[in-house]
Amino acid sequence: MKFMDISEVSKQTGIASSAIRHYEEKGLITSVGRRGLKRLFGPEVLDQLALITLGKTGGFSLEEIKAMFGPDGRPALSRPGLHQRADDLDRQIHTLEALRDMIRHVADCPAPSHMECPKFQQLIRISGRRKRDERAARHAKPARSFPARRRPSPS
Amino acid sequence: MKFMDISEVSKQTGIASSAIRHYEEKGLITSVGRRGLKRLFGPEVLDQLALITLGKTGGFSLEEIKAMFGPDGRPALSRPGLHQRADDLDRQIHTLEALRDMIRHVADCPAPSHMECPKFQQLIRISGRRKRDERAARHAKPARSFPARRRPSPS
DNA sequence: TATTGACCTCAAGTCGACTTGAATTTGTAG
DNA sequence: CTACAAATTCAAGTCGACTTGAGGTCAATA
Repeated sequence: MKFMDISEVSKQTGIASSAIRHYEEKGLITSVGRRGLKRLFGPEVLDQLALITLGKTGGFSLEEIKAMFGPDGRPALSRPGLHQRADDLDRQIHTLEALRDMIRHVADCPAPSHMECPKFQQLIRISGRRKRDERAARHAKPARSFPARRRPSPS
Repeated sequence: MKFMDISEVSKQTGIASSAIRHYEEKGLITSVGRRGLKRLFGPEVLDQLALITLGKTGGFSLEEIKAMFGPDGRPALSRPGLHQRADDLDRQIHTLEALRDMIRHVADCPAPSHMECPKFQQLIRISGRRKRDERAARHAKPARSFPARRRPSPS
């Protein structure tokens, strides 16, 4: 049993069949052939789907993910382009760390309103600073749109 | 000049006026009053908007953000609920670190297809492991939907 | 051989977060 | 006082990523 049908892939990955078809349509994955009408997938599709899921967690669109690691294994993005993405992620990671700290603070701080707490104010300032640095550093960037990220509904 | 009109807020934050109105409609912020028809905002709205932006970066929906730190300053979420959110963020951060490492690897690895590179394979395995742990740890979680996150278009 | 159930295609619908456009209402500069 | 730029409301539209539904196909089992 080297090849899997779509339901098997779905079971292994937790991704809905309709989504898997969608990814194929968009060129992020490829099926190795058909048995009758039914798609057959090789085992490599599992890694590819893991990669897609990962990319979506990072907030990348399917297009962007395809450009970074499409099914052909050849990134359509230049080396600097990829490093750029990695740098974006680094910044995003720092932002999330700040957010996490703020949430924990809100959970633990006894102040009646967190907005009145000096520590919280300070956390906001920090994240604000970071944001301004970004703007300054990137200086008139071309306005990439940054689409949806969802957690897969376990339907 | 203690109060700002919507365009001033928009300028300070980089958030479109229409979005600011949208946030008010959804109850994430409040204007302090009107001059004629025009909304007037106090300075605190800037921090609130920073918080909203931050939350969106974390992939939280407006509803979720409102529950964590609404304009009233009182989280509608229980303490464990908030820690839960923070834990989610921690996991997400680790995932993003893995993704960042993979992207950097793709950028630098000379292998013809990254899928053939053992190091890359290994990175996927790691992220896969992480994911499985999550599933195991949380055991039939109630399927939160996880809406859009966008980078603000500099319109 | 006849059913059956999994899979197929294609069009249309959904969801969140906004944006856009049309018609209307100002505060303020000239 | 009038004109105008800037806000306002409300309805409708957009975008990405899927999901859903109707109607059709086919390999394998009874």
